Amino acid sequence: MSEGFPALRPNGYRDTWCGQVLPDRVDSEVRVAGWVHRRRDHGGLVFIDLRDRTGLVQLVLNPDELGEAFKLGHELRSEDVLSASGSVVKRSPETVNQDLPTGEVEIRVTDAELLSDADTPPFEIESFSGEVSEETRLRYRYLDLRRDRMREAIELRHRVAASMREFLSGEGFLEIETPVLTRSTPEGARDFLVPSRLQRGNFYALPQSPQLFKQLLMIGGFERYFQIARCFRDEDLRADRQPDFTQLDIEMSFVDTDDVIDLNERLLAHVLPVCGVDVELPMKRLAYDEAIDRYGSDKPDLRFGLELRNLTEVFRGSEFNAFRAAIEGGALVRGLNAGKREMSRGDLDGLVGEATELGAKGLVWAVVEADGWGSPVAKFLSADEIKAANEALGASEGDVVLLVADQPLLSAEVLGELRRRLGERLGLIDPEANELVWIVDWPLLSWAHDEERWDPHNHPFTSPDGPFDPADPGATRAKAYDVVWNGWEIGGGSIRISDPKVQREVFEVIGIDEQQAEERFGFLLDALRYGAPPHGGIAYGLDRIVALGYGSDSIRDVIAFPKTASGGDPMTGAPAPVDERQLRDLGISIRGGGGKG
RNA sequence: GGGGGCGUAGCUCAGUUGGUUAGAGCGCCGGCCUGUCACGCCGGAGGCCGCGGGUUCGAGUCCCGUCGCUCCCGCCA
Repeated sequence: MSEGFPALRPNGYRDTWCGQVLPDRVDSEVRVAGWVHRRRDHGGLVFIDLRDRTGLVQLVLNPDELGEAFKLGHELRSEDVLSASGSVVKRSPETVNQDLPTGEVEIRVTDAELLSDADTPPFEIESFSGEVSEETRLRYRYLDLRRDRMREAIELRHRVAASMREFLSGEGFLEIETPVLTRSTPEGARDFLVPSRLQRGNFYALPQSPQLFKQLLMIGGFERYFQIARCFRDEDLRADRQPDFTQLDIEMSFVDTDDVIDLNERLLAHVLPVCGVDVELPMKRLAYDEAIDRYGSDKPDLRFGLELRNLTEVFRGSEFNAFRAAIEGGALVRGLNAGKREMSRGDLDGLVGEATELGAKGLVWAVVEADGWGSPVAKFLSADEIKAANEALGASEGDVVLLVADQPLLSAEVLGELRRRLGERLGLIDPEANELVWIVDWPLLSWAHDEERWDPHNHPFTSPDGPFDPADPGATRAKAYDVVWNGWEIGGGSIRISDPKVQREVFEVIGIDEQQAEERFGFLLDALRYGAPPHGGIAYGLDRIVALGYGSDSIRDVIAFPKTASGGDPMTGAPAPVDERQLRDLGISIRGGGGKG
């Protein structure tokens, strides 16, 4: 671990990393510095585990060597900062610590200086009596970061980012920064706004992504751009969502879908081994429609089966009114075979509750028996239907099957979410497994039911695949692609529209009229007229990649200073009220008091 | 905005049917200890039971409200 660290320039604090005090240093004099990790005070002899970023080394403080200075040994406490020098000696065989890389040696201290006297920390840095609550960890994040688990996560994050830069630089990409104070970008999320003092009443928006700027960089002739970019979205948080987060943003010119995919497969094959994950090339590809039909998700976890089946034809015209009527109303009946499971009536009814919470009108469960189904609705179903359903689901006696009849997308998504949960609960996921897949052939537009209009499925600069037919917008596919890793969307991108005529058509269909388009994206439409190369790219969620690579459930574990679920930082107290005067300068007044007291 | 879980010592938690003085482990403080390494032994301190209100003779425990953390839905690629 410590071999990767450069030799230190000796100074008054130290000349050697703690982790480098290995047997090859025996008989040499060293000076080390770090934090008092643990103290074992034997009265006449004090042992200190001294910790720096490279690891631990044992110091031995002996009155025979130290004389008057020995009393420091009794006064040292956890997390005091210490500089100590002495000779490296081999430990006698019975005192070797096998658990420590430096455990064969120790430093006989001849001189020690307390550099900083630490208060008792609010929690033990490496605790053996339970996990410290995340709120406490975040309030004292600088202490939390001293823990192995956090330090390793941040180190991994660095190595992942470094390997991205290394690969892309080698492929001729330039890292170019784009503004953080900019104007609203149309990614669909709510913007963070920054009021302008110089132009009172106007606002900057923080970028949700560098989307427009990277397209302009292509028009600017850079051809290959990337950036590890901070992005901002003012939406509710999740374990995998923070209001500010980091993307690896990539864009390239004179390319089509397969060019971008090829480059990115090689990128992933270069980067993921840093996390101990090997990528098999070429990666799998799954069309969006197939992902929905088979997994009920546009980010399917392929580490386990439990695939969905379409049973609509089995139940068309069924005596079972709930199915027949639904099908007549355009619904699909989808099913999944959960296999032979020990599930109680309560478990099964619980699934019904989950399905309705997810928005389905209901869920039919059945346990396959020799002569039919054990199910609350069995009496409404014919033997032929049950037989055909069993066949379609590959179900045999003892299997638990789940069926949902609902609108095509909803029935898939509800069953897909149940599939995901069952995969987790039933332990069907090999924790060592990794499944990467491209999701391709996305719809260009999707129908927003509540607003009764077409919305871009991705963003409005995504290129249609083939001629765009304004008369049948729903049928048009997009040149878009997502990368999904173990059920997490880690990246997504598209070929962009480089023809201003097509761009205007798309704006029109999604209800952005000429004037609005001019107002919001006029600069892009202008730029497209001055010789825009065909271009496209992708953006990855760096936080998600590192979290997955590190085996964390939450991206907070791989961000040095993350926000809590309510968007606050318990350490700094952000967000916080501001001075009346700051508001006055900005011409802003707060209605109804505001603040949090 | 909605739903679930949690909130008791510095940390992690226990606390029975509402009943006397709220406990444990770790940490902390003091003492002893020259081969420990999650050191050991002896002693000790430490509590607004998140906050506010209510029910009750009596509330950590029940009820209402509120705040914080967390997971999920909505939202968000």
